[in-house]
Amino acid sequence: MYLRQRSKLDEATKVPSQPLPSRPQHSSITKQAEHVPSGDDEMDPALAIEGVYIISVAARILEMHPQTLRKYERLGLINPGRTIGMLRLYSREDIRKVRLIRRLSDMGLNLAGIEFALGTADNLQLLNRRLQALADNDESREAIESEISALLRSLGLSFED
Amino acid sequence: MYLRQRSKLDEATKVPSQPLPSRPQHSSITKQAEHVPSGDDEMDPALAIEGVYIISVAARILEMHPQTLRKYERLGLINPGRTIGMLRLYSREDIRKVRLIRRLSDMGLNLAGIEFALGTADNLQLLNRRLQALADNDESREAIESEISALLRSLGLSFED
DNA sequence: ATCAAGTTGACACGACTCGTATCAAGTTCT
DNA sequence: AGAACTTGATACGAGTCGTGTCAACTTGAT
Repeated sequence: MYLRQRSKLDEATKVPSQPLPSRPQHSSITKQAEHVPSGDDEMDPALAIEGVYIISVAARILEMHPQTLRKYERLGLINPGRTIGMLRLYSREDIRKVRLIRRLSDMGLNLAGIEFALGTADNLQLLNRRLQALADNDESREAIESEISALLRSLGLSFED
Repeated sequence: MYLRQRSKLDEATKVPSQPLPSRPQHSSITKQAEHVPSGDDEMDPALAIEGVYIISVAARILEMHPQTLRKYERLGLINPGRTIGMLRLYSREDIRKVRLIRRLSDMGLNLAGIEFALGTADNLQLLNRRLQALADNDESREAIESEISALLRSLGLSFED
């Protein structure tokens, strides 16, 4: 359970170069349903409303260790909400972000590099929005815009799945 | 000598950048050995003419271990030229790039992350050039342009010292 | 109120990374 | 010739990161 050993990078492999063949995404999207608890999973339905999951559920969905998620939060990589009882609540956005983090991790980046990359993605997206805001709807604008999009995509950094 | 311990990451880096696309080749530098230090010069400093240095000299300039430089090359982070005798020749460009690498390393990025960031810097610079090429000299263009520059600067990713 | 399930933070372990050091053996420059 | 370089292999200490476990607390149902 929870085993997720980082593939070795070894100084011979051309690591972070190519997007690399994304490994088989755990297709078993555990009841992604917005309504988590059902059947034998009936524990605390109150905490799983509206696509928001407590850490144990999020960990199961992501197939990651809960401690790993807590560590990511402590390092500031993610920032899930809380219940009145201080229980972490992972939104779908949070889940997506963790998947992004994992992808970068699989590329060999350490957490410092991931924080770096995440910030870059944010900035690029902001730049893209700023460009759209200009609304000079020339073809030139579109050219740059698609350039940025391609850049984001090539990096596997877009938040969209 | 040569001591250079990595500072810890912890939540310290608040910088963003972006990755490299399909082409991970450390293309930028690759200064071919345009001038081989075939001995018509002084003795030892013969190899240091015109801002081109052999590894031992480069290592001394950078205050880094020669093995570290070789490792960086093996990983594809740098690509110094060679003499006809296969001796590495570090141009000023190379020196600058190594300094960049060290800066990123000091931020806590591992080598995979550094390769990632380097590729991002290249891409952003390319994007910037593309933008200039449009020559729509509106203020809008300049706005974006300075935006990108700021982005590069905020990342400490620009090659300029 | 009691109890099980789940949470919290803190600490520790194993595998991996990275800069450095050293070795042997071959090549190049002066 | 000899100094200085090249290569590749191996090793070590310190740091990183995912994971496992701990005691203490909260939550929800009995």
